[in-house]
Amino acid sequence: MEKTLTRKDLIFKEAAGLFQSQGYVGTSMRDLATKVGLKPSSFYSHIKSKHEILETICNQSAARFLSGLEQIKNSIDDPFDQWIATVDLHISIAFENPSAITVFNDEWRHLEGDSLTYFLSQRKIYQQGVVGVIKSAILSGKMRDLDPNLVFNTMIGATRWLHFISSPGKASAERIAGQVQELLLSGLKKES
Amino acid sequence: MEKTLTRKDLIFKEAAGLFQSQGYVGTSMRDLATKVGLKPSSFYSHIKSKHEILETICNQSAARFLSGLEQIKNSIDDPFDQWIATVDLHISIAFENPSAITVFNDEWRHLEGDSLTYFLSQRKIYQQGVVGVIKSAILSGKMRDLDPNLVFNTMIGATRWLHFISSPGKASAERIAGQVQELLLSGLKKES
DNA sequence: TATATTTGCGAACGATCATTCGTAAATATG
DNA sequence: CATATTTACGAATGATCGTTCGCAAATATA
Repeated sequence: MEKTLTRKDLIFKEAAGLFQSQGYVGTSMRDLATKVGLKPSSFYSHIKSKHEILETICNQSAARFLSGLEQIKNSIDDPFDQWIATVDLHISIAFENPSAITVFNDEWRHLEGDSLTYFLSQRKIYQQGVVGVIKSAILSGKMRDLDPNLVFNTMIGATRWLHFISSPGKASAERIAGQVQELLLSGLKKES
Repeated sequence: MEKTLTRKDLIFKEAAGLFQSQGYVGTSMRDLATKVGLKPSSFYSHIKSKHEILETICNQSAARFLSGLEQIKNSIDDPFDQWIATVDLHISIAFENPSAITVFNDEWRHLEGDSLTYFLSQRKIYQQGVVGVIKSAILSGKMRDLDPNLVFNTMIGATRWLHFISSPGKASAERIAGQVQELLLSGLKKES
């Protein structure tokens, strides 16, 4: 048994926060050192490079989305309900892990070589998974017949600003989640 | 009469493209010099600093949104139709000026001091303007009663991925625009 | 043509970047 | 307690950053 948060994990956590507010390139190892309470040179007993930090955070985020989707597929049968749960997944990840969301959305572009290739493959797998859910929901007759990739991207974008909300109370978070779901499901037009 | 594109404008244009793909911090003056066909030191006959480039691009984008909104308010009476036109505004800006969109959405965070203050004030004015449209549309009874700022942010996000589409044909762009509008207006649920 | 202004460039500046290395303190292991 | 391993640090390295400066070429002005 160890401390639940190893120093390595602390580095990743603080880095995610800094990458969110300043961007990967805009965050220096000195910034991170100050945040963690170490000198810059001390990092290299724990990690290999700055790139490794970005890589780890990106992969953790990708895994979070993929495992969430797997769980949805395993526990819910109706494809339209799977879709609703997927939107909820994005909303709750945005609230529970805001900095990782930003890195997952934006900062992965600074990955290079194999890290980039792997991340993009994971991302593609995830998108194809969600698109599969959307296609099934359309076939089931419960979802409007729109381009599945367009639906995917629009949903991603529509839930993408939530992580800006600093720390919503639980009630507030649920109210927001409910309204976003309603907007995506029923649209803005009254009495359609 | 001069050339329609001054060297200064060319610098801003190429910079916007680089800022989009590499980020502001990730783009060096040497990168930009290569793109424009100058040596790094030659920039400073035309511009004051790298910051000035970002500032100019951000302000141009803000002005583009604000003037678009003004025109909508002046030419359309019904608030719900104003809302639809606003969404169209975002979609068409995303297609017509993709790199400026990214800078407007993401890179403004690297502004500093007065530039940042001014940009945020312009952005706030714009948001308040659109929120006003939304409130009126709700009052008119044609729009569902959701939190106006939530509607604003969700729309911003939902149209935020469009600039990734490299160069859609006009037909394709209109098809995409139509589907995004339909999704936002009528939602995903069939027979609501 | 003579002169003034704009534009471009090579070289260099100080600052900051991620990272390495030798070494010392701290900690774990026997 | 003695030894081995992990962790932290100060100093330095080479690279790259935005920017400045003096000077030449190009261009506009007269």
